[in-house]
Amino acid sequence: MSSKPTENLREGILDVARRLFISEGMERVTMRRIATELGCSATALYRHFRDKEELINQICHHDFQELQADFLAALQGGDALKRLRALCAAYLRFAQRQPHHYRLLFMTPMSNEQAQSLKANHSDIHGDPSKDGYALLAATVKAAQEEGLLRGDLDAHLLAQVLWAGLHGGVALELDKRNDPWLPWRDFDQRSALMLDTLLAGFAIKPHSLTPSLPHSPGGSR
Amino acid sequence: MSSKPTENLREGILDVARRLFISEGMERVTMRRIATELGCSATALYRHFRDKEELINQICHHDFQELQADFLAALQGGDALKRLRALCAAYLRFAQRQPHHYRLLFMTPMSNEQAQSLKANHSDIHGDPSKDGYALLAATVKAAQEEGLLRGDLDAHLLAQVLWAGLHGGVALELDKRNDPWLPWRDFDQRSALMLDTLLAGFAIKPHSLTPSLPHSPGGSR
DNA sequence: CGTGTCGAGTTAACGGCGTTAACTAGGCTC
DNA sequence: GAGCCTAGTTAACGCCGTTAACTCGACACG
Repeated sequence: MSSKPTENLREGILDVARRLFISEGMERVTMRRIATELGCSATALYRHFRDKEELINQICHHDFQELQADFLAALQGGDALKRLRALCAAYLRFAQRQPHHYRLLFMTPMSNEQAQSLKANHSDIHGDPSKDGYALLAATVKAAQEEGLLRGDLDAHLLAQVLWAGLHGGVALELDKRNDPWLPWRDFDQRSALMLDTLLAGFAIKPHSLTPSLPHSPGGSR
Repeated sequence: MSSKPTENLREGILDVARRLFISEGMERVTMRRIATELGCSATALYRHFRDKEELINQICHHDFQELQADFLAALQGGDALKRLRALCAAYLRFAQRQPHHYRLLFMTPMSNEQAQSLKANHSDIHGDPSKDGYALLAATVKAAQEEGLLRGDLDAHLLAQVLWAGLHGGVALELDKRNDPWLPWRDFDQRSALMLDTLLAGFAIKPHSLTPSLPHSPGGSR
């Protein structure tokens, strides 16, 4: 009944659920709908996932790894500061292109048990910069410090977290308040570029090494 | 049946709903529960509010004005840059003390129609720095520019929005990912202080006018 | 070859949600 | 006193995530 003969229902569920989550947002997609789209009963999903939250988390985990490929691809060449900029730009690009997907990955709180089991089940990935996005960010910050491009007197994790928070804040306000006519929003790219430039300049050894990575003019970033 | 004799049910609903929203988070509080707590039937709520979203928005609107009093009280004295810092500090203090309330006010997307009617019904408040939190932020930024304390070559709204985004990003990650053991979080106060210092220093005329408001040293800030 | 187990699916149903429909009691005007 | 509006009621609808109880086919083993 579905497009593929459902050799493995589990994969089918993941694919359909991901597609719906990305295009409509996680909370608007019901288990029953996923099942209907697949041509099976709703309860069949519970043979493969304990509940909706586990399904969501499995998708998140998978997609974090896909996103990681994006990040690694953006990181080719340049000094550590250039790579850090490229990493941030890739992050912002993802947010802009896949808002619902961004929300799913970065704005969905996990229950404590889910978070703990996720960490426990993937201790091989956790902390490995080639597989763990946050570890990649922290490692790039650290590399920039060691190359003398960022202040070495501050903890790399602290810098990484503030940088991430800056980017995330711009994205989160965009996603939640974009359509609020109360607020006179400036262009998202412009805000993101100023945020990135300001934070990196502030973290740099010499406060004048500001080189904009994203055009302040409209038109996107490729 | 309730604590107060419900002279005006509408006010009772708002009070009970606010209390529950703040202590447990908006999505965990049901209309039925609010009604039970009040000693009336669930459908009575719909005499006073079109739906749950309108109830939420009325509470938000009211509480934005209470928060505004906090902001104004924090702004006594000092130059515009000091007042800007104090405003940001008050914002962060609110986030830290009332996480569910912060989520309600700043992380709850409004439907388009709700947002539009809210703006239309309160055109007297909108844009008035003494009543509108965002307007207060923007006006303080602008004052700092006019006092020669922040770069005047950038749009005040752009600066205000990037500043807000920086603060919000730190708070949002804290609220959503605080308990995620995957991430080696540094202290919230430390992150917030570095964010604030870096952004304000970057927005300042001379890049060296950084005067930390909170200690950067490890170990937290109290 | 029969049989028994087991896994992957089914249908039916539960409890809870936001919300609506239909009704009712009380107070107001004329 | 008649009619009407207001603020409440009870009952119910249609959804949701999820569970219980079942069916049915594949496969192991005597």
